[in-house]
Amino acid sequence: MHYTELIKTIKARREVLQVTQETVAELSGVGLRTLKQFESGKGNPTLLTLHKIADVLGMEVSLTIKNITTNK
Amino acid sequence: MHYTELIKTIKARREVLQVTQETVAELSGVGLRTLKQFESGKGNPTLLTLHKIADVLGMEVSLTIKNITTNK
DNA sequence: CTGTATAGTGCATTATATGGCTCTTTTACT
DNA sequence: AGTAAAAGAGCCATATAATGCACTATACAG
Repeated sequence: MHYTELIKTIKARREVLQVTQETVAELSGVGLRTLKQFESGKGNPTLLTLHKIADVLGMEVSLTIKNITTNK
Repeated sequence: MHYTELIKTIKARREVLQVTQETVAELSGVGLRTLKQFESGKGNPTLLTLHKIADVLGMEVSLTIKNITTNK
Protein backbone atom coordinates (compact mmCIF):
# COMPACT_ATOMS: atom_id res chain seq x y z
CA MET A 1 0.00 0.00 0.00
CA HIS A 2 1.47 3.25 -1.10
CA TYR A 3 1.63 6.28 1.09
CA THR A 4 -1.02 8.09 -0.91
CA GLU A 5 -3.22 5.03 -0.74
CA LEU A 6 -2.92 4.92 3.01
CA ILE A 7 -4.08 8.50 3.13
CA LYS A 8 -6.94 7.87 0.79
CA THR A 9 -7.96 4.87 2.83
CA ILE A 10 -8.03 6.88 6.01
CA LYS A 11 -9.91 9.77 4.48
CA ALA A 12 -12.40 7.50 2.80
CA ARG A 13 -12.98 5.58 5.97
CA ARG A 14 -13.47 8.73 7.95
CA GLU A 15 -15.97 9.99 5.42
CA VAL A 16 -17.87 6.73 5.40
CA LEU A 17 -18.14 6.96 9.14
CA GLN A 18 -19.12 10.60 8.81
CA VAL A 19 -16.72 11.89 11.37
CA THR A 20 -14.75 15.10 11.15
CA GLN A 21 -11.01 15.43 11.54
CA GLU A 22 -11.71 17.19 14.78
CA THR A 23 -13.63 14.25 16.17
CA VAL A 24 -11.00 11.77 15.12
CA ALA A 25 -8.36 13.96 16.68
CA GLU A 26 -10.21 14.10 19.96
CA LEU A 27 -11.05 10.43 20.07
CA SER A 28 -7.62 9.29 19.08
CA GLY A 29 -5.66 11.70 21.17
CA VAL A 30 -3.72 12.81 18.13
CA GLY A 31 -3.36 16.53 17.62
CA LEU A 32 -5.73 18.03 15.11
CA ARG A 33 -2.82 19.67 13.36
CA THR A 34 -1.10 16.34 12.99
CA LEU A 35 -4.14 14.69 11.53
CA LYS A 36 -4.71 17.52 9.10
CA GLN A 37 -1.11 17.33 8.05
CA PHE A 38 -1.32 13.64 7.48
CA GLU A 39 -4.54 13.71 5.51
CA SER A 40 -3.29 16.49 3.32
CA GLY A 41 -0.26 14.43 2.45
CA LYS A 42 2.24 16.62 4.22
CA GLY A 43 3.33 14.33 6.96
CA ASN A 44 5.31 11.29 7.82
CA PRO A 45 3.50 10.08 10.90
CA THR A 46 5.04 7.77 13.41
CA LEU A 47 3.66 4.30 13.71
CA LEU A 48 2.03 5.24 16.99
CA THR A 49 0.25 8.19 15.47
CA LEU A 50 -0.98 6.16 12.55
CA HIS A 51 -2.10 3.44 14.88
CA LYS A 52 -4.11 5.80 17.03
CA ILE A 53 -5.84 7.25 14.03
CA ALA A 54 -6.55 3.91 12.43
CA ASP A 55 -7.83 2.61 15.72
CA VAL A 56 -10.67 5.06 16.17
CA LEU A 57 -11.65 4.42 12.59
CA GLY A 58 -11.96 0.73 13.25
CA MET A 59 -8.88 -0.08 11.26
CA GLU A 60 -5.47 -1.42 11.96
CA VAL A 61 -1.98 -1.18 10.61
CA SER A 62 -0.59 -4.43 9.34
CA LEU A 63 2.31 -5.88 7.45
CA THR A 64 1.60 -8.18 4.59
CA ILE A 65 3.83 -10.11 2.29
CA LYS A 66 3.93 -8.60 -1.14
CA ASN A 67 2.68 -10.78 -3.89
CA ILE A 68 5.73 -11.88 -5.80
CA THR A 69 3.68 -12.82 -8.81
CA THR A 70 2.86 -9.19 -9.24
CA ASN A 71 2.77 -9.12 -12.98
CA LYS A 72 3.64 -5.49 -13.38
CA MET B 1 -1.81 -5.89 14.30
CA HIS B 2 -0.26 -4.86 17.54
CA TYR B 3 3.04 -3.13 17.77
CA THR B 4 4.78 -6.17 19.16
CA GLU B 5 3.30 -8.27 16.41
CA LEU B 6 4.62 -5.92 13.80
CA ILE B 7 8.05 -6.32 15.28
CA LYS B 8 7.76 -10.06 15.44
CA THR B 9 6.60 -10.14 11.87
CA ILE B 10 9.57 -8.12 10.71
CA LYS B 11 12.07 -10.16 12.70
CA ALA B 12 10.57 -13.43 11.60
CA ARG B 13 10.55 -12.37 8.00
CA ARG B 14 14.14 -11.24 8.19
CA GLU B 15 15.16 -14.53 9.71
CA VAL B 16 13.31 -16.51 7.11
CA LEU B 17 15.15 -14.60 4.45
CA GLN B 18 18.35 -15.11 6.38
CA VAL B 19 19.46 -11.54 6.26
CA THR B 20 21.13 -9.65 9.05
CA GLN B 21 20.01 -6.32 10.44
CA GLU B 22 23.08 -4.86 8.86
CA THR B 23 22.08 -6.03 5.42
CA VAL B 24 18.54 -4.81 5.79
CA ALA B 25 19.85 -1.47 6.98
CA GLU B 26 22.09 -1.13 3.99
CA LEU B 27 19.53 -2.24 1.46
CA SER B 28 16.75 -0.14 2.89
CA GLY B 29 18.75 2.95 3.55
CA VAL B 30 17.59 2.96 7.14
CA GLY B 31 20.23 3.46 9.76
CA LEU B 32 21.41 0.33 11.50
CA ARG B 33 20.81 1.96 14.83
CA THR B 34 17.24 2.72 13.90
CA LEU B 35 16.56 -0.81 12.78
CA LYS B 36 18.07 -2.27 15.92
CA GLN B 37 16.00 0.05 18.02
CA PHE B 38 12.84 -0.92 16.22
CA GLU B 39 13.43 -4.66 16.37
CA SER B 40 14.24 -4.50 20.03
CA GLY B 41 10.95 -2.79 20.68
CA LYS B 42 12.42 0.51 21.69
CA GLY B 43 11.33 2.63 18.80
CA ASN B 44 8.40 4.32 17.25
CA PRO B 45 9.44 4.46 13.62
CA THR B 46 7.95 6.83 11.14
CA LEU B 47 5.81 5.40 8.41
CA LEU B 48 8.58 6.05 5.95
CA THR B 49 11.11 4.13 7.99
CA LEU B 50 8.76 1.20 8.44
CA HIS B 51 7.97 1.25 4.77
CA LYS B 52 11.63 1.13 3.76
CA ILE B 53 12.29 -1.79 6.05
CA ALA B 54 9.21 -3.70 4.99
CA ASP B 55 10.05 -3.06 1.39
CA VAL B 56 13.40 -4.81 1.33
CA LEU B 57 11.81 -7.72 3.14
CA GLY B 58 9.20 -8.06 0.43
CA MET B 59 6.46 -6.78 2.64
CA GLU B 60 4.24 -3.77 2.76
CA VAL B 61 2.41 -1.67 5.26
CA SER B 62 -1.33 -1.68 4.90
CA LEU B 63 -4.48 -0.59 6.61
CA THR B 64 -7.23 -3.09 7.07
CA ILE B 65 -10.66 -2.85 8.56
CA LYS B 66 -10.85 -4.54 11.89
CA ASN B 67 -13.19 -7.41 12.10
CA ILE B 68 -16.21 -6.15 13.97
CA THR B 69 -17.41 -9.63 14.74
CA THR B 70 -14.39 -10.12 16.90
CA ASN B 71 -16.04 -12.15 19.58
CA LYS B 72 -13.67 -11.27 22.36
C1' DC C 1 -24.60 37.47 -0.10
C1' DT C 2 -23.91 35.75 4.89
C1' DG C 3 -22.94 32.86 8.35
C1' DT C 4 -21.33 28.17 9.76
C1' DA C 5 -18.82 23.95 9.56
C1' DT C 6 -14.95 21.56 7.90
C1' DA C 7 -10.49 21.32 5.95
C1' DG C 8 -5.84 23.25 4.91
C1' DT C 9 -1.63 26.29 6.08
C1' DG C 10 2.19 29.42 8.25
C1' DC C 11 4.79 29.94 12.24
C1' DA C 12 7.04 28.69 16.47
C1' DT C 13 8.10 25.44 20.16
C1' DT C 14 8.79 21.00 22.18
C1' DA C 15 9.37 16.21 21.87
C1' DT C 16 11.38 12.59 19.73
C1' DA C 17 13.10 9.77 15.68
C1' DT C 18 17.29 9.14 13.10
C1' DG C 19 21.81 7.56 12.80
C1' DG C 20 26.97 7.29 13.67
C1' DC C 21 30.34 5.61 16.99
C1' DT C 22 31.67 2.66 20.51
C1' DC C 23 31.07 -0.95 23.74
C1' DT C 24 28.58 -4.97 25.76
C1' DT C 25 25.79 -8.99 25.37
C1' DT C 26 24.04 -12.83 23.12
C1' DT C 27 24.13 -16.46 19.76
C1' DA C 28 26.13 -19.95 17.04
C1' DC C 29 29.67 -22.74 15.39
C1' DT C 30 33.94 -25.68 15.75
C1' DA D 1 35.80 -23.44 26.22
C1' DG D 2 37.14 -20.11 22.37
C1' DT D 3 36.02 -17.31 18.66
C1' DA D 4 33.36 -14.64 15.54
C1' DA D 5 29.14 -12.85 13.95
C1' DA D 6 25.01 -10.70 15.08
C1' DA D 7 22.17 -8.13 18.09
C1' DG D 8 21.44 -4.70 21.76
C1' DA D 9 22.54 -0.40 24.23
C1' DG D 10 24.71 4.33 25.85
C1' DC D 11 26.02 8.82 24.30
C1' DC D 12 24.96 12.54 21.50
C1' DA D 13 24.17 15.68 17.50
C1' DT D 14 20.88 16.70 13.93
C1' DA D 15 16.58 16.34 11.57
C1' DT D 16 11.96 16.30 11.85
C1' DA D 17 7.32 14.83 13.85
C1' DA D 18 3.82 16.54 17.02
C1' DT D 19 1.25 20.22 18.55
C1' DG D 20 -1.21 24.74 19.50
C1' DC D 21 -2.69 29.07 17.73
C1' DA D 22 -4.30 32.01 14.41
C1' DC D 23 -5.58 32.67 9.80
C1' DT D 24 -7.27 31.23 5.13
C1' DA D 25 -9.95 28.41 1.90
C1' DT D 26 -13.83 25.77 0.65
C1' DA D 27 -18.45 24.05 0.72
C1' DC D 28 -23.00 24.51 1.86
C1' DA D 29 -27.46 26.11 3.96
C1' DG D 30 -30.41 29.95 4.50
